[in-house]
Amino acid sequence: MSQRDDHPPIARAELPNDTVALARFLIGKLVTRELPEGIVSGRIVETEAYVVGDAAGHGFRGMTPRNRSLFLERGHAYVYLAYGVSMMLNVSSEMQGIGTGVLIRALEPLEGIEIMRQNRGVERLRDLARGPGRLAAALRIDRSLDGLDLCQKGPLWLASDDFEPGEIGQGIRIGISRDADRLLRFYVRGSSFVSGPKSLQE
DNA sequence: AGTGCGATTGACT
DNA sequence: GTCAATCGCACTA
Repeated sequence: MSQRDDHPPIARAELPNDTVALARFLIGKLVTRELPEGIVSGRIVETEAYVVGDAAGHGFRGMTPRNRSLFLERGHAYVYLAYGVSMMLNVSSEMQGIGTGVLIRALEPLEGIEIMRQNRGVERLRDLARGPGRLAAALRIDRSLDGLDLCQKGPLWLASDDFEPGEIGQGIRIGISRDADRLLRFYVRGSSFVSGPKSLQE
């Protein structure tokens, strides 16, 4: 059994309150999914912050039926369907009532890789969770997990890890049009598991 | 009640 | 490199 098999959840008190700080903090942490077939986990290598007053954020125009989880206290899941095709996993941020969060954009697969391959229908390790929609598919994440507390063990949670990420890159967010110039995307510099064009990986 | 549009992906030239 | 698929939902009326 490896050290990782404990999958200790990250206590809410450990999560930075500030959205940008949380987006940085989550780089290198683990996302752990419990499925009937077994545990699936990966290391977060790419995140994006959607902050207060951010026109690109789903909480910008207030609470709606879709985005209500975004207004939960930090550390809860906000899951939604993008483009009618891809599920997106976010971690809610700030205190209750503030509609901000962090999009988890890519994972380096660690455990349950065969389960991920089954879920994704592709073989290549690099493509299993590179991109937010692929990540959600690999972990079989859907709206049923929306609102879940990610700070305790369950079907899905955030776990700490001894891993120390190398240099963390920062740049513009991918795929948005409003507030597109803000440097709110964070990633492990040089990691082949980061999404987006190569020019945005260095 | 109707409409336009995405925090993407995969297929294709 | 370009582009269509696909659908829930926010917005307008």
